[in-house]
Amino acid sequence: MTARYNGKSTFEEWQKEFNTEDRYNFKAIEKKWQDIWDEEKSYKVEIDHNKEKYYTLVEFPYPSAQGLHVGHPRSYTALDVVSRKKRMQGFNVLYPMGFDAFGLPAENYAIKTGVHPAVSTASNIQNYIRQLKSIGFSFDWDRCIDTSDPKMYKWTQWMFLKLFEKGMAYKDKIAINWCPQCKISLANEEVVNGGCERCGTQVTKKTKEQWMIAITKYADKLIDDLEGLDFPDRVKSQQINWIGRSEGAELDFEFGGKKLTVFTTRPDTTFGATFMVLAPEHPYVAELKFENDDEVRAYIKQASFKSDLQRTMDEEKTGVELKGVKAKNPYNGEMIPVFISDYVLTGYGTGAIMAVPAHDSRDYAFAKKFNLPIIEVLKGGDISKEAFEGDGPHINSGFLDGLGKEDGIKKAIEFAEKNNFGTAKINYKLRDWLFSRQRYWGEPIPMVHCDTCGWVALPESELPLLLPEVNDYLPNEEGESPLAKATDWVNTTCPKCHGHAKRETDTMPGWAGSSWYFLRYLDPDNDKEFASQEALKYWMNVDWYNGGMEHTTLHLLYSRFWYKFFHDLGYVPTKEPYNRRTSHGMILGEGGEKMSKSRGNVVNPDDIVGTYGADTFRLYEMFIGPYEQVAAWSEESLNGVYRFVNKIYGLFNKVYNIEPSKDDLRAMHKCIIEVTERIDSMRFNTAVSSMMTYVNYLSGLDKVSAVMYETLLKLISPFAPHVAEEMWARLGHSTLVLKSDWPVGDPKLAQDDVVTMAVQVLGKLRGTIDMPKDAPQVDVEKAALALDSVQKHVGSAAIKKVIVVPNKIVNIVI
RNA sequence: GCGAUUAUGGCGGAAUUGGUAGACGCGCUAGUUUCAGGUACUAGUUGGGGCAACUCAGUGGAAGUUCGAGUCUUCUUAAUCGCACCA
Repeated sequence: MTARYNGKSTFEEWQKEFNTEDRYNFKAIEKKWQDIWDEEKSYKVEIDHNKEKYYTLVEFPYPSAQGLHVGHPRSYTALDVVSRKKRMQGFNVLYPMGFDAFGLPAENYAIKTGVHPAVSTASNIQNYIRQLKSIGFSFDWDRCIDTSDPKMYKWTQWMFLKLFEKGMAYKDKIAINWCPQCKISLANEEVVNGGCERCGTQVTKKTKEQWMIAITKYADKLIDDLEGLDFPDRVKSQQINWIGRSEGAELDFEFGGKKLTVFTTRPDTTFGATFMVLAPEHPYVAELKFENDDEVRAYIKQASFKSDLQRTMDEEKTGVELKGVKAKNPYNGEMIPVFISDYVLTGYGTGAIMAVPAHDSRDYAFAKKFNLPIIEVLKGGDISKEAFEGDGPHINSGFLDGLGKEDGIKKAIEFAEKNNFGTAKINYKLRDWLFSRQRYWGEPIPMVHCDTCGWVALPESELPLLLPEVNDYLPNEEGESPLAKATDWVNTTCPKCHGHAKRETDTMPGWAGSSWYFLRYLDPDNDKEFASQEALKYWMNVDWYNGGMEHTTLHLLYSRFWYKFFHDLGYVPTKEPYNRRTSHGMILGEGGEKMSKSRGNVVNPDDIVGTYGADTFRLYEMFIGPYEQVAAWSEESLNGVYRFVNKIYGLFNKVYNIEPSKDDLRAMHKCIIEVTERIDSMRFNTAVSSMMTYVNYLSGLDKVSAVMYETLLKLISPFAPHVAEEMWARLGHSTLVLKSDWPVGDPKLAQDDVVTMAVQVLGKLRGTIDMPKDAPQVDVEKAALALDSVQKHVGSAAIKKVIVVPNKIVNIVI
């Protein structure tokens, strides 16, 4: 920290010594300041009750072998800017970083090469840290976490035990994708057009007992508590739609001597039900015999190859009638045919529907295809053309005739309840969370199965339950996780009865660690608790959480749920973890195509930092476009930002210890106000524009007042911290610019004395007038009418009205 | 299919949220510096017409509300993202 100031007492004196031929050497500058920040631990943060805290959080990355993508630094830079500004404004800022280290690619790499995932993950993490440091982010590296570290996953396992203890974790039979060739369970992502990604074999389903988490119990809270959170509307509505709360009724039909229950949001339309549809997997289909059994079984097999997504997307409806058995409509006693079709899913409702083709478009399409009757029971549409899903008076509906939709629903449910064949019911699209993976590289689930006691939780004292070593990472013939091969590890004693027991061999999904990682940052070395109550009380909530839109319905929802559960148990202080959520747009390749290895258009941050420097890279990431929208990478535009940084560097040679003029101050305060506002409202691209305008102004001056330049350095320091720090030091400061105060803009000094007002005739621009600010309306009107161009267009017409918007516009209506 | 988002010059985008459309940057054109390339600097740059003053058109498309619409309303088209075992 020496050699910053060469001992001269004034700028002028010192400047004479400064070599004006000096070129902007970002490599030396950036290395120098990164070393200083590292040595001084400039970003280390501790609980400090004398300061207001601010917790900024970005989604931690999965440490892939490819290293950082230029998409990552977009959000990291944005919140780095926010964090740095907040620090300068006096906040105690926590801005941490860690690694979501468990995951499929490391495991697949291990299957191929035999390299232990822990080994490849560790080297990937080192590479990420190197890259992140080279960009100059202000993370507190002392709080770096890694979800695959036993010190961390001990607490993930502990949390699972809490979920189990409270009945929130349970076992259920769920189908998985299974490749009969590779004998491995596949993620949806690994299924390409119904085939296995590795070998192309047709993927089948295999049913397994798996751990589920009862997130649906929190469905209502997850919807209701969104209110009041500072989340973008699109995030809120996506979560609400994902949870898909719908009010309706469950109704019992009679079918082959059994009670067939359906869920419907429109019980009022039951008189229009002309057939029923079961999901092919519906248990009754397997239990009953049909006249066309062969046809039915063949259809079920065919449907098993399709994913739910494919099934809902197929426009052409398919299905088979279950011949020989009909269903009885409880409202009118009519016997109607029953079909199976893959547009009905087992996962939602009861896996069976009553079809009202006149008033549901999917049922309509099905009825048209199979030539089934369509009975109109609500007036208002034209059912010869399409299904009518709106509201209107009921017809052909017995006791519901004449009622509208809402009253009809109420009456229909009343009737069903009175006659004991149905009840009001709220249904959710949200399904319980499938928490088991037949994989190696995840947190072991700390449960053992005992023949006498059933599923028994490990005692807390045995945590962390470490991942055992295995020889290969493939599942066994039965599709069990590779852990099943570690027989020494699997065979154990029951913690309850001390008899023989076997460990659970499934592991947790990647979502487990990421559901609570933001709490671990608060107290990363704690081995008694996942985080101390003191740390939780001081740091929570996260004030600003940024992450991708693609996480809205999974990670963001899971972690809100997880946090709420632990709030109900009293472990965390608030009911919601995140105060504010924002989402960055994706960065596409040059020309607007997605960056991918196969297209060869992936931009490596290392190359950009190496060629232009971290400051240019950071500024460009912010300048590339509106933060929440997608943006295409452009090396040409990057060049413009590089010029901008060079200009800032070059301006130093014009700095003198002089008083700023009134115009100078106006430009300066305008810039302060704009940059401050635009950082807060995430308009980083226009914040950079403001500074460019300011720099252009300064470049036009012969001499630049030191105050003007210092202010520029402060404003730019969150964006381009290295060059800001360097020039700040060259000005003679012996403290860091990052420890200086954020400037405060004075709106009065930023104001113009003279405003240019537009003059319109009938809404068309005909000229402008320069008026003193806040000139009286009469003066403005007079000046406007005096314009030749205005007179020309007004002519002899009578003036009806003159609209004056102060300091902005005059519109003459004739 | 369901849900969400976006659309403005040659390109990325801006517009004080209903008030001068095109800030800022890229690119391009001309000029200066340079042996030359690059850099740097100066001027210009939405399209049509005009020497010019000026004028007409213009924010994916169609209609509407308003003194005034990129912004509000209705309809429509196209593109992008997510859809539960990638994280």
